[in-house]
Amino acid sequence: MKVSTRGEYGLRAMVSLARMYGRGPMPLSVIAQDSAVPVAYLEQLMLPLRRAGLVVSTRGAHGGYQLARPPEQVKVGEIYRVMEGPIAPMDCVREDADEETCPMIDGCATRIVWLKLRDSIVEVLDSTTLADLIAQAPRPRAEQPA
Amino acid sequence: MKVSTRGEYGLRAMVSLARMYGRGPMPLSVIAQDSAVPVAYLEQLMLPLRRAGLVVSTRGAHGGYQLARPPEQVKVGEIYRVMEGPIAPMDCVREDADEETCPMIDGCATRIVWLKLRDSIVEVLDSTTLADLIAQAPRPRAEQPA
DNA sequence: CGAATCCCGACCGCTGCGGTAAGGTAAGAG
DNA sequence: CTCTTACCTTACCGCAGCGGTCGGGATTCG
Repeated sequence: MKVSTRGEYGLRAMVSLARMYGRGPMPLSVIAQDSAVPVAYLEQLMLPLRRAGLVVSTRGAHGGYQLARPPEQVKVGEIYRVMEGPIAPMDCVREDADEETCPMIDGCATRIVWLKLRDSIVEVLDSTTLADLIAQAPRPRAEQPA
Repeated sequence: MKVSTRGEYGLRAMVSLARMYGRGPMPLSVIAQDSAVPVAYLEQLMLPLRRAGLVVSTRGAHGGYQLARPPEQVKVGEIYRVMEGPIAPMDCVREDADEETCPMIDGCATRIVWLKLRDSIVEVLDSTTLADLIAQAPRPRAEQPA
């Protein structure tokens, strides 16, 4: 029950983009440095985020990435699903699949708790936006004013 | 963010034992059949459960395993922690470790959501007992009466 | 043109999951 | 007392997926 670095790094990168929102496209190298993710790896992570329409990319010189929507309109759950797949602590309680993915005996007494768990996770992730995170962050990067 | 089969099978086995509670020790073979877990693998899973004091074993002929406590007093969270380790969707929000396991830059804006997530998971798992599961189970095994 | 930058697929070591195998040890049956 | 049952323990092993790296191609700005 760990979130992989895909989810961790993906969210960090999106938080970076949220802080820079409105300043035009930011190159990978800048995002990588700000979010402390290896640039070569981050490049891979941006691909699914772009395909999912969460970020838009600009190619060529002075290109880069930026959020497709303002930070208030991007739920953490969206990013999570793109990076980690459908939210499900167990296959038999997948979000997408139908109810009866559980061909189990024993009346699936255990399924009850996995369902509650999934709903609980969904609630947390979908009720938080990028704007919430940058607003509540303890220190917004401790940058010296010029 | 998947629960491994250790957690899944471990909980299933404990539910089986909860149903048989009060009938004395049940041999591995019976538990394995009832919970649909390979007996050789289940044997490995019982070891940590015994060491954690959740089950007691009786050796020799007519031996087996039984719950150490009545099902109402066994929280799913206890079983989970034994099988899967401390509850933490991310290392920086481990239950055991101190607050400052997060030597991260960017003020850890993301940590907020992982903390909320962890607390939410803990709440679900610790507020459910084995007795709850067998009480709410859709069908208690569909056994024909003799 | 050429430099910056995104785009994309191939590759690769490592860890941990999921499970098997085999032998050792304790305790009750007869 | 010995045989059988059943738990106890360690060792092993294939495999998938994580966590990256590398190299080359396409696109746009100056």
